[in-house]
Amino acid sequence: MVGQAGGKQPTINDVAALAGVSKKTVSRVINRSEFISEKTRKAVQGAIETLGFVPNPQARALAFRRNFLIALLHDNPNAQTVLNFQQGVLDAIKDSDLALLVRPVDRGSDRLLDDVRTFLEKQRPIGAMLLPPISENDDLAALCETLGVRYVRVGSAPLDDPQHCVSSNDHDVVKEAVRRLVDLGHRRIGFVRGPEGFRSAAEREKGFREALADAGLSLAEEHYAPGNYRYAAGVEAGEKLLALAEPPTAIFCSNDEMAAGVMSVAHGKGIAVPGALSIIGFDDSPTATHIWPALSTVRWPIRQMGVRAAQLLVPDFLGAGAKAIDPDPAALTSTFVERQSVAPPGR
Amino acid sequence: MVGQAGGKQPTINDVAALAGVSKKTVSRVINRSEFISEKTRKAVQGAIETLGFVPNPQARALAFRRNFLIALLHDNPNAQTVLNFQQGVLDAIKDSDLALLVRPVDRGSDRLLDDVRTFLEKQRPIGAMLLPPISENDDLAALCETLGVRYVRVGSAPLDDPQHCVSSNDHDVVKEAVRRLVDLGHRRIGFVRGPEGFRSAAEREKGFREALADAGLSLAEEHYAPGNYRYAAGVEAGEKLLALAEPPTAIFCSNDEMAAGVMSVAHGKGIAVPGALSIIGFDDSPTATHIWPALSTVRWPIRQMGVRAAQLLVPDFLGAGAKAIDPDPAALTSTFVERQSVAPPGR
DNA sequence: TTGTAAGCGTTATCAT
DNA sequence: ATGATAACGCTTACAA
Repeated sequence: MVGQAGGKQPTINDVAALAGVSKKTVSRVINRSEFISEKTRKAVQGAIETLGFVPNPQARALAFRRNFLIALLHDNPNAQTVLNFQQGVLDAIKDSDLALLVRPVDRGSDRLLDDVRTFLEKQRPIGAMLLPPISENDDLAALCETLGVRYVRVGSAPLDDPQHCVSSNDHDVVKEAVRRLVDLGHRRIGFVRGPEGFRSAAEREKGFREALADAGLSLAEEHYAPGNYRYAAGVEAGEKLLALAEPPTAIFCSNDEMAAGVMSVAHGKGIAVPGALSIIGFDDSPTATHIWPALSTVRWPIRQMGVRAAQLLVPDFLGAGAKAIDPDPAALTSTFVERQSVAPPGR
Repeated sequence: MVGQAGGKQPTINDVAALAGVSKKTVSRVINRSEFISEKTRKAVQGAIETLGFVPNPQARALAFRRNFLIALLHDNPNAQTVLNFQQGVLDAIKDSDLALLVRPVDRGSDRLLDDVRTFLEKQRPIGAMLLPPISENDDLAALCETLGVRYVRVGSAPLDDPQHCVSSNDHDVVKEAVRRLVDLGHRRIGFVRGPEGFRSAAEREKGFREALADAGLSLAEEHYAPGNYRYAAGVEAGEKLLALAEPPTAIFCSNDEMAAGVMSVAHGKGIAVPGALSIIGFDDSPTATHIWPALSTVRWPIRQMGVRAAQLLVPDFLGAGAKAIDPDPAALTSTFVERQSVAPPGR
């Protein structure tokens, strides 16, 4: 309440003096100890409020040997994803004493593990969140375990025990999206893959192939294009697939950025979208709605996943409000979003 | 070097014992005190290395009354901008002991100041970086000053003393971009504005109007559209401007997202871009290259600005490497990037 | 140039 | 249920 501009912040000693108790008792109130009488708790609470006392996190960190921080470790090509996830985490920890430390890492570096180790040993966060693709690195998870840092891994499929993992259902939802193409009458459906070594890329491909198989179709070799989640790869894929004598009438791209690349090629060649070519992406990134025609895609509930990750990581630190957010598991499900880039074939 | 998995980390006492000096001497070495003989420094350094000693940041924070953190405060609608800036900051602090704390705030909240105050008092970062639009809030800067937290403000124009400010030259570069349209022969040039109350929006409008004035033109009332940096505003603006009896032959949009909206409307109406309509955006966001045709825009050196912000904020904490990055002021200049969305009028 | 003693603001231990 | 005292690991002030 007070917080004099220049003046000193009140300390636990001030509170103890005012409440007429020992500092340890104040500490107990702060840390919600059970062994304390309701009466003294009230007295201490009162003193805390009149003084406007806020426990010093640095001192607590020293005594606890742990900082009240959550670390977000990522090496993510998609800024929007990282920031949306951040936002979800922040939604969840808003009313807690936690803060968010961001740490981009280089998954290509051979010192990745050492870097992360040093970082965690120094900062000593309560826990760490691992975003894909580094979430797929088992050594990283083991390292957290070793260092006594809680962790949660975010992925396109279950990567770990349920309590260490927030995962989306990429496989199922891609299947649904492709089934929609089949239902519209498409038979020649192209596929643009994500990068090798990414679990998400593998999951999406699996869903794609299963949808085709379910419809009695299969992916023609010539309708397959490799990719790396970048726009340029989409352009390359588009140039390959749309130059065929019998080009696909629909193309599923493993993310929106590559879908935008394919769409550019279509525009350039005068191929009408969706009249002559349907396109589906994945991510529901800003790009999906910014391009024309608007892209059908898969919406990945990344912000909700951030909330869930925080709930999993630090349930004991969150306020009641944060615990209540998103009790619905359906909110964590990816969904297919149909927009103007999809239509029946050969219209 | 050591870092036994379960074992204790070595402390300053261990180093002192091994080196045969007092802990204060070790402290002096850590903190690069001048008053120390080369001989003992070497000895201490040796002990530090053989033990693999890393000073405990929590303890230092307590003693220093300051955390070795930089806070990034933002309320930014553009994820890419925030993340690119983050990246720049991280480039700069990579070899230092600093870490980056991210704090989104709500500029609409009437508790903004209190929230930030609480945050800064708790976390006690060395310094804070304010991204636009909250960087334009003088009270926030004053608050940092009061709390003894260094600060740097990032903006579209100088917002503060040079040592507290990293700014881009929005005004000049917009002028250049619009001049390019004039040079191509455009006379009816539309303008889509950014949100009221944003300095960047004002700067861009100023540059736009000056470019027209320099060419002896002026902005017709009907060629002006308000906006808010969102796609939907671009759509609205496009629908207004392109429905005119004499529509503009070129439209300058105050950011890429709105430019994408205008472009969608053009596509929908069958207006060829750039054949019948040239469009320019601002930001060089991913959207600029993902849409078709690729958008001419202004590239804002946001990552470099992150580096510069860090250099300004904590020069005394950066390694030699970080200080050397980007000595070229030209690297901090926004530039006009011409892509396919611009051509002579009425082709 | 180096060392000693006293914090920094909190929690842990072990009494009572 | 509460309190005295010693950590936690480092820095500052003041001596030497």
